[in-house]
Amino acid sequence: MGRPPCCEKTGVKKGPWTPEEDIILVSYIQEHGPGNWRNIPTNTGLLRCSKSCRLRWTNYLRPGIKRGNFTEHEEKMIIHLQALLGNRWAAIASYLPQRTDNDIKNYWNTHLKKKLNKKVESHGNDAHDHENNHQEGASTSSSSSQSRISKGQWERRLQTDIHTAKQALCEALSLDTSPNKTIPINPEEQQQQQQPAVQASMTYASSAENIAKLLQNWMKNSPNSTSSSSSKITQQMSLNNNLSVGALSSSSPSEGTVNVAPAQGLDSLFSFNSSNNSDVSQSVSIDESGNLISTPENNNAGIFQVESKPILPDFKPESGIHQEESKQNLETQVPLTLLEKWLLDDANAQAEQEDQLMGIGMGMAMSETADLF
DNA sequence: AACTGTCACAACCGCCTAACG
DNA sequence: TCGTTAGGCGGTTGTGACAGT
Repeated sequence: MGRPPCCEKTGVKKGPWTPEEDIILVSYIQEHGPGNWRNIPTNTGLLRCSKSCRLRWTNYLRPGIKRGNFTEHEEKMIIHLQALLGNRWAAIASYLPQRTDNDIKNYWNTHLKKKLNKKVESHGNDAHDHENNHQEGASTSSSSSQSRISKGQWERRLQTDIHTAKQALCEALSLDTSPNKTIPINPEEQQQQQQPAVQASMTYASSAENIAKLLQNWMKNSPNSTSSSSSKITQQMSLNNNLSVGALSSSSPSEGTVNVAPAQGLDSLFSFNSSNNSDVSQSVSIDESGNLISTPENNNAGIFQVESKPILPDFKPESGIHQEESKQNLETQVPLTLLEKWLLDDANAQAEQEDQLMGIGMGMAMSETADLF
């Protein structure tokens, strides 16, 4: 007998989340903070499994998430980190604070794995070995080669592997090669360096942005259902004091309302006012390509307004993924932190050895992936 | 226009682990 | 110490969008 399911299977809704559900979930979490996932379905009336709520929040709704369009920088980091850590997506995601493990995992499976395979095949190498290496992580890449080489060779190889791993990690962690920049000791510090203090005040706005994107896509996809759903949203939001929704109607655009007609939908303006900590408010508009243009402004005349209440529980981005992944981070961060310190100490000496090491370590999948990209 | 194959990604499933009584 | 369970993680599936025929 397996473990009992996390929730009753009967009466639990499955499939894609609707904007209404998203808003209900976000407003609840805004009030109570993330956690206690089991209580969320009963307290909110959502017909969703607690797991589903947690997943929806961590992967799509929480603040600070960047979606789509992986940069070359991020690609490299993922490749390097995957080679080092294997398929430990949560650990990898902790080094890409704006990305979720699910997102990285999907991107790896759909893009990077194929890309690597193609490169490997074009290099005429044994694709099977590489597949195994990438499936099972860096530890396997060493052990698989161990079986084919003598002990003396293995010792040399091990040294090479260590140095190459260091090189790869160093590269992965310092892709922003600003000379004055030091490698942050942990992902949170890294994030703080990357994102200045203003972000704290933008956290809920950021979450609202995510909803806005979802809403926008949803409206584009199902214009017929928009008006009824919008009224539902308004009803739901008016029930909840934490989020106040302004006009959500199809009246004059000049009055700052959401245009629900398909032809006008792309001109829709969403404005989010985050009133906690600062007066920073953010106007989010969608251009004709469907991209969100985000500009700070004080204009409250508008639109689809999501106003957070002054006291926000635990809503910093780092309290999202990093807090939730604290266990994972403790597990992975400690050795990586040591590695990072090690790298810092050894950075200068390593630079002199790089050429030599990279030459020796060509047999490794990791160094090959580094070469390939 | 209709059909088929492929791709991308959101969501689910099941296992594992830590916390708690 | 043991049993239970919430939360977390990685693997897998389902499905809509798109391209090719």
